[in-house]
Amino acid sequence: MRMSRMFFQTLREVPADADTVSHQLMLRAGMIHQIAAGIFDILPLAQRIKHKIEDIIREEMDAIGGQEVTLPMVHPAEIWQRSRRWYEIGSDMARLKDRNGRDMCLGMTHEEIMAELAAKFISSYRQLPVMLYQIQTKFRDEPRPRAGLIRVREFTMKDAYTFDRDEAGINAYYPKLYQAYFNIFDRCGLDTVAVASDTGMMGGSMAHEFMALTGIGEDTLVICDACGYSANRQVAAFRKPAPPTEAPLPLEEVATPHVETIAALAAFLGIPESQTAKAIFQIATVEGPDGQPKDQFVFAVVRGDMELNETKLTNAIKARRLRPAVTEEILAIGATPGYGSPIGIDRSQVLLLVDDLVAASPNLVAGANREGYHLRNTNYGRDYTADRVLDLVAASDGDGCPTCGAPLRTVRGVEVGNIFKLGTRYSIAMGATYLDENGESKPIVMGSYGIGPGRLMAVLAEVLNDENGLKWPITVAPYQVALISLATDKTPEVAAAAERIYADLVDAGVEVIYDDRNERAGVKFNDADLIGIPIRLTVGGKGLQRGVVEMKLRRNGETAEFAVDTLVDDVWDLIADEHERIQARVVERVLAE
RNA sequence: CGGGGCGUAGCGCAGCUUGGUAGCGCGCAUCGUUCGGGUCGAUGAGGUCGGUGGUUCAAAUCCACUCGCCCCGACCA
Repeated sequence: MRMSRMFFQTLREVPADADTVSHQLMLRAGMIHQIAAGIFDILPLAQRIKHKIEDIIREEMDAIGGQEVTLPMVHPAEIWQRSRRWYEIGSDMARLKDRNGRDMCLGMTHEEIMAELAAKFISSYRQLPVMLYQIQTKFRDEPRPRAGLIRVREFTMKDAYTFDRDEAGINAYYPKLYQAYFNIFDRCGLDTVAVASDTGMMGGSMAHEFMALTGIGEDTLVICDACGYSANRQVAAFRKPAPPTEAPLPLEEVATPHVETIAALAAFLGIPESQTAKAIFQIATVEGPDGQPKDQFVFAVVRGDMELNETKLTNAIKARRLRPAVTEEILAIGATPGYGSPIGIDRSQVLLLVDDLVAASPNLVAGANREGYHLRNTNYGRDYTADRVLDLVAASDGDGCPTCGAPLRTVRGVEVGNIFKLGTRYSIAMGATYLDENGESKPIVMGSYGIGPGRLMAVLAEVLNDENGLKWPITVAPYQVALISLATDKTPEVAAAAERIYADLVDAGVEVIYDDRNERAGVKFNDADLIGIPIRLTVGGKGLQRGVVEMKLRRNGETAEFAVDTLVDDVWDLIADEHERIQARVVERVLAE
């Protein structure tokens, strides 16, 4: 590709709207263009990167039996109504009507469509297991797109689905996906960790997220450096500290004017936050006795120094939704915002959940449900009892690892892929069944497995860069080689040599971008660095006099000289070396269950 | 949806407080100059000042409404 013909423009200045490195650099490199919140044009340079990532994904999926398909992006409502997700999913699903007024939606995922397909084509155990996948556009009307391509509304996703006859079947398939996912990320040059995750709106029994560790991540992970335990903070277990042992003291009301936060309370009374209990008021949408959704006031109590884990709470009560209660709702159950506690409230309207550590801790300070007052020495069992006592809090830095007890560490990460054991929810809804050896009809057991190639590209940009620009690994780089001609009007022999070298490289099958523009050397070097081409070749008068072109590796700045006579072979050797380097990252991983 | 910020040329910004027919840098075009890490000079093209309504002799500027974008939170395979 001649740079003079390439559809792109690099920017010196950083567009004001971009505040993550990947967004800034991809804009500056002329790779993407935004046309609405979370909706982007992918320009030629980025398109090539995305294609390479997708090809790696294809190879790995095919290697474990995947068969590629393309499913539609516009779906009839009826299919989504059969799984009930038409009703359960809110505004994230973009809905529309066709010309006949029929309800349709834009596909945000394809479990239903895949299960429908399986229902149509799978009838015997002899056809199982099977895996189908596609690389296709999804639309999710995210409430808040952010960080360039990291979180967008329209995006490409590789979604794969396995169909097995039973749990044992998917238990055998799942580790293959686990390994394939690591292969994909490793081959793209991205470090990831797999963490156990919440199964969320997808339902299912087991799930892993593949996370790239970066400060811009929207997820918090909990990691144990000692034993390797890792989990999304939403589901992370940990060892709670032992509660102090002391005899219960008499309940005592104490005036605490204008002390409405745990921090203020601890400071006011001169006690550690761990000797307080805090009340969190939530409204959960749960299934009522009649099967209809209803709002339930949930009163959660956790120790003052700890944080409520809303995922644990949601899962514990099987809530469909959870939102903070508003002041009127809190007052209506007899509690006082800022001074709340389970003592003295109207229990008939409330589901009271108490963290197990609170229940075991004596003499905690809690609110008096009276403006300006708290209670000293509240004791679970004596002063109040809960509907349920359970683990409700989120793991934090320094908490004990659930497997080995060493201190846990929290880090931020971006989810670049996930794998799910779905179970039979969608196959039952869609009637995807098979006959076993005994002629018995059984639901197919499904798994679903996603990767966002666009997000993966953005995460690579986020992680692999320096002050001069991007640094793509050879496996995904838009071009392997940037050939820079330093010819001027006065050095046509340099131009001729560069042209010849370009032609030779192209003939040899090297992916080369040739900077034939009439620009100064600095402009060309800077653009090559910004775009992040892994291998840079410079053809200049100085080198040519000695019969060499100069090579510089973008990744580490290493330089070498290649003789013009052997250039093509030298370049191929270097490309092979770079691939070898990446391949060396691919290792066998064992799924710890 | 709650909180905050911003909409003026492709990009980055000034002008707005104190209304008077829109400017700078980069980029783009042409010419010359220079040529191994974003040369220098000249000329030029390019703007419904996000939109609508209002106030006024006069609105980028003041007022109201509205749309869009970004950030934090909520939410999220």
